[in-house]
Amino acid sequence: MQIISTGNKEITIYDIARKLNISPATVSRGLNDHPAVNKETKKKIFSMAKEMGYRSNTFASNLRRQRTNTIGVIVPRLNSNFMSSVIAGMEKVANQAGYNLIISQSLETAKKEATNAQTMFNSRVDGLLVSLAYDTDNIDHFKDFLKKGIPVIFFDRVFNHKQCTGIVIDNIKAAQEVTAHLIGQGCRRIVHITGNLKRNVYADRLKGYKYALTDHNLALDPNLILETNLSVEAGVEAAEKILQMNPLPDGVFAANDACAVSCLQTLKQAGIAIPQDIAFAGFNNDPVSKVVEPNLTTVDYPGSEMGEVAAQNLINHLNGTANINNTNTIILRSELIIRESSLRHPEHI
Amino acid sequence: MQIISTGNKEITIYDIARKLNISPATVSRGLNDHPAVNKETKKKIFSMAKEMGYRSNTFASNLRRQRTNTIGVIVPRLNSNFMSSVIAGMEKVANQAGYNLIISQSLETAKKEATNAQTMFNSRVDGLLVSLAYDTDNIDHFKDFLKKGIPVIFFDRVFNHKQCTGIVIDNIKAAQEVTAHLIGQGCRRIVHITGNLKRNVYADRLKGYKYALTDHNLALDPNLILETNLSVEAGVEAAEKILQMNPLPDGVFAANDACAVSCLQTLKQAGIAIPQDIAFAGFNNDPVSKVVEPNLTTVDYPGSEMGEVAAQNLINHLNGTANINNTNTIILRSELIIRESSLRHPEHI
DNA sequence: CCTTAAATTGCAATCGATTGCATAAAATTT
DNA sequence: AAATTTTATGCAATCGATTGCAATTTAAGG
Repeated sequence: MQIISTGNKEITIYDIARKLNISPATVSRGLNDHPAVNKETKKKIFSMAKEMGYRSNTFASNLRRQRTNTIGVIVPRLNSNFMSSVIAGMEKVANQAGYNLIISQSLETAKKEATNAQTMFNSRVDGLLVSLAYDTDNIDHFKDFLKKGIPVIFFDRVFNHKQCTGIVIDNIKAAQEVTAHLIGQGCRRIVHITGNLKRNVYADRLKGYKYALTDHNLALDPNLILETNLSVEAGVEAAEKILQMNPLPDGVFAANDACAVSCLQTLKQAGIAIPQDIAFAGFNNDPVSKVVEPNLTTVDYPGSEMGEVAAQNLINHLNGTANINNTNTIILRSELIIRESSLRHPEHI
Repeated sequence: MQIISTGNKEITIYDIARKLNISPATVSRGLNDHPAVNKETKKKIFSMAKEMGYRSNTFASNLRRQRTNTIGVIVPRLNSNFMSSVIAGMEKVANQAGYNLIISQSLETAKKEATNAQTMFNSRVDGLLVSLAYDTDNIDHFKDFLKKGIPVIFFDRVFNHKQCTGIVIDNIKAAQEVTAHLIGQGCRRIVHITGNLKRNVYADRLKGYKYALTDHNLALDPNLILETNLSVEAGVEAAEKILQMNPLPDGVFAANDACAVSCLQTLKQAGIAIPQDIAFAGFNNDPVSKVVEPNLTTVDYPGSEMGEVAAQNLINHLNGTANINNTNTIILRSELIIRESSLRHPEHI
């Protein structure tokens, strides 16, 4: 009969080796499923490890291997349905592959993004997954990574750089569809509320908006394009500007839902009928889009999948299974979701 | 003139020691601001470290020190304003103290919570910050931590355990205030939509509801208490049940905003006037509470502060500055926010 | 039965920082 | 000036896993 101590001492491969009368080297190789270890020996090692409650010491391993099995994630904010799905997707893939995630928020500022990047660099993450802050206008703060060959993958809010892969949806096409839909509902003067045009997502959505106008032979009126920070407050301000317009526009397409909703509500309070006077569309399929009255037409895109793809590509690269340097951009599907805020002719759905 | 290599080799304390002609031991102590190192020597060490682009190797340090400077965080979901504020607060404190955060979502299931806890255990986090999943009914999955003396601090959704500190708001009092407010608005038959009563937050809010009834000499009608999972769908179902009630209730107090909002909207669609027929209140001050019409009365509570307090207490404990085993519960303030959904007599605010 | 190849296992150095103990140097006290 | 403190620094072991190379054992081939 064997008594296994439940004391505080951690079990190491040396302990296992001693019990089994073999060398620590073999134990190490056995636990890592090295081909040069006899199958029987492996079995013994595994069962003894289990019996003794062994857990690998990541630090010793990291120190020796010179890698951390840790992935850094920097996002603008966590407080959206989209972002939490992204993280969930990353977590799923990372956990399966034995990686940990270190997550931080830039709170939409380039400065904190840089600080966070530095922290992650010092923590020696094996790779970085980044969605850029609102006002980031260069990626110098990732130079340290690139110089060292540490992979940086952008998702959603990407930066075009030959050394960095980006994972996105086709924002141009999605915005083009939204705008075309509004036009199909009879809109002719459509306001577009956009964000910082440094960010691909907003620049592309603006492009899509313009292309759709062109497609339908509508003239582009620069006064109808409002560049804002897309906050709730910005939506209110946009509404005030819209109310000053003469003639009033007959459609609004905002680059995110939060802003669309506050704008919509402000206009509604001012007596504008939605969608009869002004039809509305947003972007992101945020939960509020289903609460506002009328419910908001929007674009849904796959957060969880985006997270999974980003993490999987990074991990494959780290494991040498695939090389992301060959991949510049990965595009995921998105979907237009039509709701009452844009439906002037319900029979035409 | 000195040429500093920008090559790929990491600088170690040995490199610094060699350049300065002192021992690595002194460099190590110098970098850690050890009192036994001469001030001048320290200066030299720091400036040389900077010049050479030294960054400490956490793994070597962790391996030797037997701690990770990493804190594990397990939350039900990240996708709420509240939770992302909590995380931001934790991050702020942790970064300042040189700790990293490993964050994971239980997605409201006890099973994933247990898996995550195991992963964190294997990653040897120095401590754990946890807000419990919806259906967790014991904390056996944290036993490993407690056995080893690794501190576990709960926040918001806590578990009463002598070895674990909890950080909460006074849910009883807050719910009591909400209910009293509804009563003050003339409500006499108030439905309370609650969640899993295993969770302190919901059990306490129910208590507060009951106490307020008692305070105002109102009888408790068990039929008015609906135990749900507080999801959006649950709100719709609750509304359907409410519509079956005879007589109709004249108030609804839901234990979270998401559920309150969907219930409110469903009732509204059924022709019920809010707040005239039924006054409404929720909990959490989620952004949707400001979007729904009428705006929802709710309880605001300080996410960022809760995160900061949780992290600070954990870190103080780890650093030996304070011992959380002496502290059982920390209570933060919360605030009733009155909006139109419960205001029958606007002049009485 | 001997030689060669293949399959296993072990030796020992290594990753980089930390720290108890010893030592050396400087300051202070008798 | 000698003895005692105080202040700084170094030595060397340690944390636990990994891995190139060597050694041993076993299997295969002649």
